Amino acid sequence: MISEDELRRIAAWSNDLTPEEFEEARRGTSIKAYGKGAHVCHVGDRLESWTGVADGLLKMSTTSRSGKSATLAGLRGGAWFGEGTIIKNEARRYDLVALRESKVALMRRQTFFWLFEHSAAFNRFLVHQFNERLAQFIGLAEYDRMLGATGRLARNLAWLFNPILYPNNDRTLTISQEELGLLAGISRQMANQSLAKLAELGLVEVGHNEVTILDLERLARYEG
DNA sequence: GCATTAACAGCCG
DNA sequence: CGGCTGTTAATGC
Repeated sequence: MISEDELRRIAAWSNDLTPEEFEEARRGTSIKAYGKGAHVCHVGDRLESWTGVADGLLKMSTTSRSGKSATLAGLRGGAWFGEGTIIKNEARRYDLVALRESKVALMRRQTFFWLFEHSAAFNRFLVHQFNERLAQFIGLAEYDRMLGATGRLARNLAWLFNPILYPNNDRTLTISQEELGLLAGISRQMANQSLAKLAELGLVEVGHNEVTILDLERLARYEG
């Protein structure tokens, strides 16, 4: 069972719940740690839990039959996912890999459905989240073909600052250039050059092991 | 050509 | 020291 403070910290949606609903969510959620490179789940897994990122950085990706891996979303602390799989009682359609030491919150299926049945606030959150992810995945359909390395990096970086998925207003993220490369599907060296280009355009500010977003709109639309 | 790997020096925590 | 960064050289598609 997760502590009240911890749940509030890692789940923005929990603050809209009634006290009774919050207690139920808290009782049905626990924390699990994953090392760098560890798979949180594979394609085809039957996941019994709804999942949130408490600390760290995960990559949600699919692998095509030809063996190419494409990132569907980078997930940092505060992200929640897997509701589609839970609701439809399907197998997972994507892989989930920890890009660094990470802590993951697992909500029991039964608890998820209880909230789904009882909480208007929880349903509002789910609808907004579905909407955002849909928009994100539609963007993905155009993106792989059209964009070069810098464009892919810009998109993946912008995803990590989606204001609906990450309601806190933090503009700075602790992330290495290697991790950004893993997310965008490019080498560390290319990530380095791409970041420099984005910084030159005034879209981001690059620090040691961190990136600050200066213009999220233009970053999300960057096509270079 | 463009991107990737390998390699290395410099820098920071 | 250990991890991250910036750059160059060699290699591959």
